[in-house]
Amino acid sequence: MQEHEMKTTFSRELLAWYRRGNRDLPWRRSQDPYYIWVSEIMLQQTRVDTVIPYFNRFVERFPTVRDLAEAPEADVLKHWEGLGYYSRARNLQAAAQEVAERYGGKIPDDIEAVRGLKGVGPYTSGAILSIAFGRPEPAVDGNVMRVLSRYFCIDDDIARPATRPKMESLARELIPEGAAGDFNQALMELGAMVCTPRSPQCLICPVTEHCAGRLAGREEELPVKTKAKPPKPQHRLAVLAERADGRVLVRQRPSRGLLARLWELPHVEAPSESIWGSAEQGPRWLAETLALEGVSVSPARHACDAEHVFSHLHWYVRVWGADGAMFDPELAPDVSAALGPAGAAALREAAATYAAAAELAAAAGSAAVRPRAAAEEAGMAAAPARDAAEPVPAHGDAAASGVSAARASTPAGEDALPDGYRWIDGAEFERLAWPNVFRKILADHFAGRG
DNA sequence: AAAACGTGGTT
DNA sequence: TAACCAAGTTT
Repeated sequence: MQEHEMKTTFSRELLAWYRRGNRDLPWRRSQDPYYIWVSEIMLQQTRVDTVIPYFNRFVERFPTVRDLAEAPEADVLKHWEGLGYYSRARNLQAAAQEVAERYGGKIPDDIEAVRGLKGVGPYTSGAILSIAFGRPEPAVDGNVMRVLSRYFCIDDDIARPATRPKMESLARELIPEGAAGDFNQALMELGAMVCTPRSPQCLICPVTEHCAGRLAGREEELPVKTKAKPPKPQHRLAVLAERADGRVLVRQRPSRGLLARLWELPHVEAPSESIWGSAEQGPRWLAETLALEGVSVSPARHACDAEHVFSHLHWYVRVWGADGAMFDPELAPDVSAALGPAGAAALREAAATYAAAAELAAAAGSAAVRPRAAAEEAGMAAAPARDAAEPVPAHGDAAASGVSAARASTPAGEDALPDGYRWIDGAEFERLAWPNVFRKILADHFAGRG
């Protein structure tokens, strides 16, 4: 069979299969480009079944581009809570604002303009253009690369970025005249329902007859894909500080990086697993490190442990209970102001180095763990780098500038807290957006208190 | 090119 | 059970 015939046969049979019957999905009931767009962003690295309820809630609350553009960011994040990859939500809203301002609230029928929107890459632009506007653009995702690898028996490693352009060229050639949207969805539908990663259902596959991978007996070993690195373990110490009135001390994460702008319990990374696990050194490290941010707490009792796996990190979280907490600028001299975000990064580095010494000291039964000393050493050596990706003391915009106005002007006490910190009750807990790991811990806490 | 970036389902 | 993986994008 000629190559050209192989391709046209594949496209014709796959499209016919899709049109004979496909899944009834919420975003397939509309032709509104905005709905297509929202669904495609949610579907990035996320299963259809997970997305459906989020999509329905989201478009009910934000029915148009303008509704999304004008909404408070916290509201958008709350509707994304639990879906993961939260930069998608913030990029989507930023892009909605751009569409509202530059394109009069209408998603442009223009590949360059769509591709230029935040959060829209080669896959998503192709999906929007083909599904919403019928443009003959490829939409190559993991499903498509798997299907094409098998059908055309392609050995290229689909984990390599260089493979994508090749797949896009091939996918572009396959698009049947006037049927780009359906064909692209057919390719993905086949990958999701039939040509699955493991145990592909070749017996019910509409294009099994000329599938080169199957004919070569290689359907199980294709596509070639290098394995991802396992998540890096991190040991973290959190404090569950509770006031007499039942409110709990929480804080908002920085604007960038992991779980940006979500809420969490105050916590720090332990410099070593053994310090993390030590009933003496763990709470001490926690208290002294939080003191660098001006938060004075006394972790008194082991509350619970939690484990959470991200794509690239494996968190082991030990939660310590405490009674109340104070903001004490004297406790946190100007260490954080003087160090700034760069110092925060340096502090982490110093802490890691310091850990080795601390381990030896602990083994020798002497010397306490002292983050303050590590911080001051770091401060001496710290170069004025611009941003600290992950917080130790870098919280909120004031902290990002290196000096906290609140820290400088607010008197010490229970009502005054560093930027980004807040005392919340069960009702406020429900209104804020949390990453899963802390949502579970706090849900248990507030449920347990009745 | 490679790492960062979440969560839940499947085998 | 521990990998593996999902309608990827950004840096």
